Amino acid sequence: MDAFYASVELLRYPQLKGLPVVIGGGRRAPDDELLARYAHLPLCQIPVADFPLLKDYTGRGVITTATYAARQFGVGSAMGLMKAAKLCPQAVLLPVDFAEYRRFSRAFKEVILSIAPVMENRGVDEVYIDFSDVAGGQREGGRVLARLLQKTIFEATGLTCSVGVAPNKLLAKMASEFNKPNGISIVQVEDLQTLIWPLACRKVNGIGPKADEKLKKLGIETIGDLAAKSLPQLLQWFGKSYGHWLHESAWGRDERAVVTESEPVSMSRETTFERDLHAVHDRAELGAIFTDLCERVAEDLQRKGYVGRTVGIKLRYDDFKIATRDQTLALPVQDAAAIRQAAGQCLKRVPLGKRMRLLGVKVSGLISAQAWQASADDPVARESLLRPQVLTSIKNLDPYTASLF
DNA sequence: TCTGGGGTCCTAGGACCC
DNA sequence: TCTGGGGTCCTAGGACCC
Repeated sequence: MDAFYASVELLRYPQLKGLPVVIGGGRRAPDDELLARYAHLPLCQIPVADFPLLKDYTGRGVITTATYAARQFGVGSAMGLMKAAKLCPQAVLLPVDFAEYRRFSRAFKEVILSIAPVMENRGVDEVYIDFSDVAGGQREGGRVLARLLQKTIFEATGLTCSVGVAPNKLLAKMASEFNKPNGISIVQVEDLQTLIWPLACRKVNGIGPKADEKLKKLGIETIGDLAAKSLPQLLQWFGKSYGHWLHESAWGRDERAVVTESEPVSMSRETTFERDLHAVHDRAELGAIFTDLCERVAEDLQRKGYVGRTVGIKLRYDDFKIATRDQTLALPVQDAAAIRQAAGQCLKRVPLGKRMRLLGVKVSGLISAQAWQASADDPVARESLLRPQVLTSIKNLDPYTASLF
């Protein structure tokens, strides 16, 4: 989806169309007051001049999405709002309304499923679709179906999206970036040299800042540079697993299936404080936040129907260093008190001398709450639920080898 | 100008077992 | 006294993605 959060906001506030708008900021939502003041008016009639501006923001938030008009000023996702305010002070700043984005997420995914049922979720605003078996899917190399998807999604939601069509997920993801917003691009195997190899390595989904830096130091700037390196050379530099994967990716090869269903692995809640806190000096405040995080994780588990055996915490200190601790319990838990108890023990094992800026609570080793309760009288079933079952032999292979299965 | 929140997957070492 | 190979599970950290 194109600038997803921002586009959803523009549906509510069409008067902001064409203006630089950024979404972000979190807790200190800047527009509660605005909504209260104009409660008697439809949202679309709130005067543009009254929207909160980026330059008036003080806090620790980051941009989650910027409209294309805002991107002209060099602001973009993950940038701190205080920094963005220097680049584009006049941008309108709207708070994140995740519930609303989820509604639109569900809506556009339903549209897709009604047309092409083999769909893999990749977060709220992105999916992979395998339309090999969709009737008419091959017409004009997929362009006809891509146009149909765009049109139907737009009619149902008012939102635009960009579609990349390719023989695998790796190339489709890159293709989808070629023609944003509201674009379609088709990449075939023959296009590898002309369309893919000139791109920076960073465009490969899976090459992040660290790997990119290392590649640059080795004189590898583009995907073509990478493809020119021998496999043994890449194995030597990057190890067996990542080296293989880099080599395959540079040659446009990717055998991963489109996965239509998956179980969650962990659930967590974390929060960055408005100011750095100290375990001793701000003990009461921290304790309240900690309890709240545990309660929210417990709510999530209960709402989604999971219990979990491993409880962990995460701290981010004022120097941005992260510490985590976790503990695996004999039996899975789901309620806030049990999570708080186990997480509290984790907290005791971590250095608490430094000020911290973030605290998080996580539960992993998830098991379906239903399956767990159903096994109450069956020790054998219960035991097998506690063990991370199935396909361990394949799971333990390196990702490249595993992808061959 | 200090940098969110919610995830997944991988690595590596140590405990422990056969 | 010095030394095998499996294997699983647990823990901590880190890269990466949306």
